[in-house]
Amino acid sequence: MRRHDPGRRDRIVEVTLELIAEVGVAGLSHRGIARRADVPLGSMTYHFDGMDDLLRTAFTRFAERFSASYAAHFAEVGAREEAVSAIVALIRELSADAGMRDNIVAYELYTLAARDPAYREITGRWMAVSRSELERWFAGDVARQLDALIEGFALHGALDVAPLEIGVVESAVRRLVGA
Amino acid sequence: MRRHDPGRRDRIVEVTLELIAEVGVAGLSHRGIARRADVPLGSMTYHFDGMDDLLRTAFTRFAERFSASYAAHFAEVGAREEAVSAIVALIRELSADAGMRDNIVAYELYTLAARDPAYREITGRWMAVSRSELERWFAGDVARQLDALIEGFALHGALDVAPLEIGVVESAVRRLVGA
DNA sequence: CGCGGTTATGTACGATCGTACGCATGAGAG
DNA sequence: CTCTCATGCGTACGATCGTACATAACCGCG
Repeated sequence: MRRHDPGRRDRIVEVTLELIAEVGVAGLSHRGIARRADVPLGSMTYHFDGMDDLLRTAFTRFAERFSASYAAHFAEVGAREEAVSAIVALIRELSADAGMRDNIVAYELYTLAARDPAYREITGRWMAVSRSELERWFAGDVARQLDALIEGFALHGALDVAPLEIGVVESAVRRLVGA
Repeated sequence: MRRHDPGRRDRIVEVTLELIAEVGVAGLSHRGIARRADVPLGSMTYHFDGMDDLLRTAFTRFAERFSASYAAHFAEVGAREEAVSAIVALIRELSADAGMRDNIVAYELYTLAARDPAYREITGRWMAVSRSELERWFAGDVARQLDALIEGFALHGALDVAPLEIGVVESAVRRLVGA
């Protein structure tokens, strides 16, 4: 029996995110998470008040991490023209196969948020962050438009069978920013 | 015992879509669907080869229906300027509370599509239809850009806490179509 | 060193699940 | 009307689930 195990709670959250990407919220189980996290089953209900509590915690962490990576992506961007390139590059990354794992988790979150206002708080904060990031270079309205465009292209790039041409993306971004 | 019950298969599919909107794919069960559809449990595995087969059938129907309503929305649109208004109106409807039910089902589908290529076929066909509808007024590239913008605005309108201003939507559409 | 209280865990319970399969049923042929 | 066989259904099985709770392990205080 292992008593001293700091960060056990963290590990549970981390494994939950991994499993969401693999089997979805629908395929989760306390037992499956506990097994993968190498944690006794009893720990699940000890650290979290049921599955919903765990899910909210996990998705909150996911959103925070995603917001941070969003900020990092734009961290070294100086001029406005660089911002345009950064947006195009971001869309390419999001719609690429490598970014699919995060997309999966994000859509699972969207699904929950569409039904439950509690999760909409998470998505709301997330979107506020990405918008305020864009507002470093663009007016509020334009930032909102760009944010929607990024989301739309990322989704269609990931879920459409027709491949996304980067030139089409770039011209859309340029039209919105008015250049 | 009811033997003569044509359309039983259809009713199962319909109830499945209802329940997806209410409890999500995660909350589905053969028993729950059978109860609601007033159908014996045995019918479930008789008409469908397990849950996955049922889900694919249900989401295919959903996508076809949605495509049809998409086409109906643009059916009586004549000139290009009318198309712009129709797009703006569409975004407003999609992000309104009344449209949330369909959004929920759509996001459940996206979630599956992100993980499973079999469902990506459904989303792919769906997106192809909406794009070709837009191509009645706009060039292929612009249609693609508009399609992404519509999706992005609908999603952010539904999942963001900040309300969507219709003026911002309209100006984005106009910028993309170059007017 | 002993001991009380907190922290954490193993286990057992009742419910629910998907699925398989033997059998009832009723329509259509004769 | 009777027989037959494909169609459709009830039921039972094994597995898995979330959760509660008694109890074991540890830590710090006296």
